[in-house]
Amino acid sequence: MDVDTQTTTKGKEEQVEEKKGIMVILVGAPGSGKSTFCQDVMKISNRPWVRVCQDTIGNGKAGTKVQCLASAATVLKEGKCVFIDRCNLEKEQRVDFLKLGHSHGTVHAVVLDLPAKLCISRCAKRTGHEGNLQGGKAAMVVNRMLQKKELPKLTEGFNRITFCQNESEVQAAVSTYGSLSLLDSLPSGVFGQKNSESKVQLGIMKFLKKIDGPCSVANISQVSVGNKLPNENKIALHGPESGAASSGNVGGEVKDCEHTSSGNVGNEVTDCEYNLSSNVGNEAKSREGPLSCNVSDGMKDFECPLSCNVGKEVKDCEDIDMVSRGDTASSDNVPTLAFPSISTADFKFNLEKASDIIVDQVELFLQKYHNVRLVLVDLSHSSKILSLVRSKASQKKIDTSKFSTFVGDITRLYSQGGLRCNVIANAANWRLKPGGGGVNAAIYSAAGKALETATKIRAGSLMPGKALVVPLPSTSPLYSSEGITHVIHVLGPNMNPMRPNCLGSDYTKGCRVLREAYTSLFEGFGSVLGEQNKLNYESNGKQVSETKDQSELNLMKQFALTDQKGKRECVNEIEMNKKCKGPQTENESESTDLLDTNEGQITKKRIESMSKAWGAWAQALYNIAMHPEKHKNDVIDILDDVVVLHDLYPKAEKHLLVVARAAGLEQLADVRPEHLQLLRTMHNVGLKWAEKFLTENESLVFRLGYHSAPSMRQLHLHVISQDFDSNHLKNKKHWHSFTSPFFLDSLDVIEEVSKQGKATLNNDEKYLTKELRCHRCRSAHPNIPRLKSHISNCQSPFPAALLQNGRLVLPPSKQCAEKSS
DNA sequence: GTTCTAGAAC
DNA sequence: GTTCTAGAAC
Repeated sequence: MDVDTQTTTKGKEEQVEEKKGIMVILVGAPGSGKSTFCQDVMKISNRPWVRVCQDTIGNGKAGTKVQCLASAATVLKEGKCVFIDRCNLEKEQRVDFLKLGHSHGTVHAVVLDLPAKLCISRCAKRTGHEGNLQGGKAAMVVNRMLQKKELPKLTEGFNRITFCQNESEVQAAVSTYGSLSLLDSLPSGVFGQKNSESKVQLGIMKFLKKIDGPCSVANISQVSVGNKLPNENKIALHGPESGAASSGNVGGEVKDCEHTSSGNVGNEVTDCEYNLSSNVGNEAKSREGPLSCNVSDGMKDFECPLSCNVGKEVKDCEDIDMVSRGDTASSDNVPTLAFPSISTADFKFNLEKASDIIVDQVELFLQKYHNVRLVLVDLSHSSKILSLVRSKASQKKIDTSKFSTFVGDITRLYSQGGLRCNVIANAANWRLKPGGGGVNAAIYSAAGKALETATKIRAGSLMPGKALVVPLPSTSPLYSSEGITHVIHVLGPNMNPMRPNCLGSDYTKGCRVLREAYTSLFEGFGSVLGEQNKLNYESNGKQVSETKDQSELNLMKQFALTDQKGKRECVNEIEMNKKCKGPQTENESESTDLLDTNEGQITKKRIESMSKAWGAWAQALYNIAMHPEKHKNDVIDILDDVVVLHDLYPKAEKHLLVVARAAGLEQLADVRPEHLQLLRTMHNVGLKWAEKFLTENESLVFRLGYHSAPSMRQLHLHVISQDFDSNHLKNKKHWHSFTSPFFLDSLDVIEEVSKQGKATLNNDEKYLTKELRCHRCRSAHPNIPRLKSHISNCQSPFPAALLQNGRLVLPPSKQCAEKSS
């Protein structure tokens, strides 16, 4: 099966690899041209290539990742080269193929990183495509998939990565692979990645940092050789052939390196960064007008590209991407809230005052959040409020890529105006009912019954100044055709005597309430940003195999998850919400069937599941905390605010739980400054017990802390000895949940809550799946038994970070010794 | 959270 | 063949 074991006639540099088969993993959104790429190469190549396509692998129908792996393995064993034709946009989706590829030869990535618009347009035109992603849903799915895109890096194990960002680059790559004869090989390294990539990455990273996205911490541990990763790296440092197995020992931590090397690409790459229209070839539509608009300070001229006309000229101005104005990330990927002016229509709020408030609140919000977009929408070109706001925003020099105005129908922003928004605000009435007129009627009408039902289960009414976030069920047309994931109802003050609850001319109160309304609205948007990101990881972490359709299903699944987590999305609780927060009975049953998108059933589940779908097994602590007197055999101490008990499955010689008794405080994510005293009490109680144990056994060392994402309902503090000598510690997750950043030290949590208002959670799955390392000496071990064997003897001092800020509780006799060692 | 178990890894 | 992991079910 070894095909290319002979020395080739190529230069020395190129003899580095390709001794066996090549696996080329295509990376790209639906419509990026993966299948075409494979077919084009296969047409002209002398080399035996086989395309493994997940969309057709199941007897012509969509199959599974496992099937693809099996098929690819067969191909490679036969000494042929293989294309993996599936989206592979996320690192996790690539990892198994990398492993397989390396066991038979070398692995390349060809990244078809074409503009989202082009991919969507191709998908939309498809009929009967293998991936069945044609028509209207294409835009939504492609955009969502691209939001999760993680460009491949050499550190994942690729020997060679080729980035193609336009058609000519794709053709060059076709030619490169197509002309590869049986004995040829290709040099290792990263090719075609423009310098702009680093800019884009920076922008994205800045955004992700804000909401804890897939930044590269996980990659750090995988870079296991060499402390320097020079930009000019040409040789694959990281593949298994170089001995960089992920479980290898790492001497020092190596910072993740963005491979910006552009390498030799063979084809010429014109620098066309930030100019999407130059890349789309035939697909590009006329973009005259908005793109060339000047953004000047004058009110009249301040027609930013977003405020393009809709209607007749829609086609010409769709997709006026903000990248054209120098944004660091594609606007396709920027979370966007579109909102109408609140209270200025029916409620007759003074426009001058309202515009001041809008601009102030927008400015405040944008100081807190980066890489987000706010768009004020009105139907009319002659809208006074839009022009006032534009003018004032301009005076304040608010970045027009982050805040702009838009003339159009808020329910058709994407389909008519080409403006992608994932969240829209509704100027609701206090009963949260459809009807009336204006924006409220339009949104309820466009969103269908689904919005009404979804709203009803969250709240029955809304106070002026408040907002209510409602995840939009996937059954809603606004979701499927416009890509709207959430509607935020907001109610402003009424200054119209013809309407209920008129404030008359009390603009002191009116302004206060209107400010509150925008604050609530933007906070609601902020909560959606955080929640969506969290859900992404939850969904990603469990992906095993997926077809393109399954990807879409996953998006729906995220929705269902969002729905279930409705509680934390309600910015201001009212009526039903209060019910949601109430304690559950001990017998209640909860469903975790997230894929059932039947509206009626979701409604029922939402009510049942409240904030999170805690399984029946996860209720034990909650039940004990609510009724400790009924569990006297389990608890070892009952105080006013906490109960103390031994962990039923201790992961160390001593392992206690200090459980909060407050109803509704389910986990650390719920903790806010008002809980600070409780946190201190929990810490002090835990500390007291640790010290008690230390007097009995001086060899112990304790750590007190919380799990970022606990499995058991009800806030609880772990007090755990650091020997981890327990038969109940059985798997990787057990280990990492106490030794990785997933475990948050109690004192750190207290400090964060007091300074930032809440704790920063490290609840990414990546913390629980990393390689196994000793918590003292940091040595790596292949499996749990070997790790446990090691830690039973390891006497190394604890890492310095643990010795600071009281994170470790040591017997008095050891305190100085540990710190000095 | 655990238990059970198929199948991967050794 | 045995050990170990990881996913499903509870």
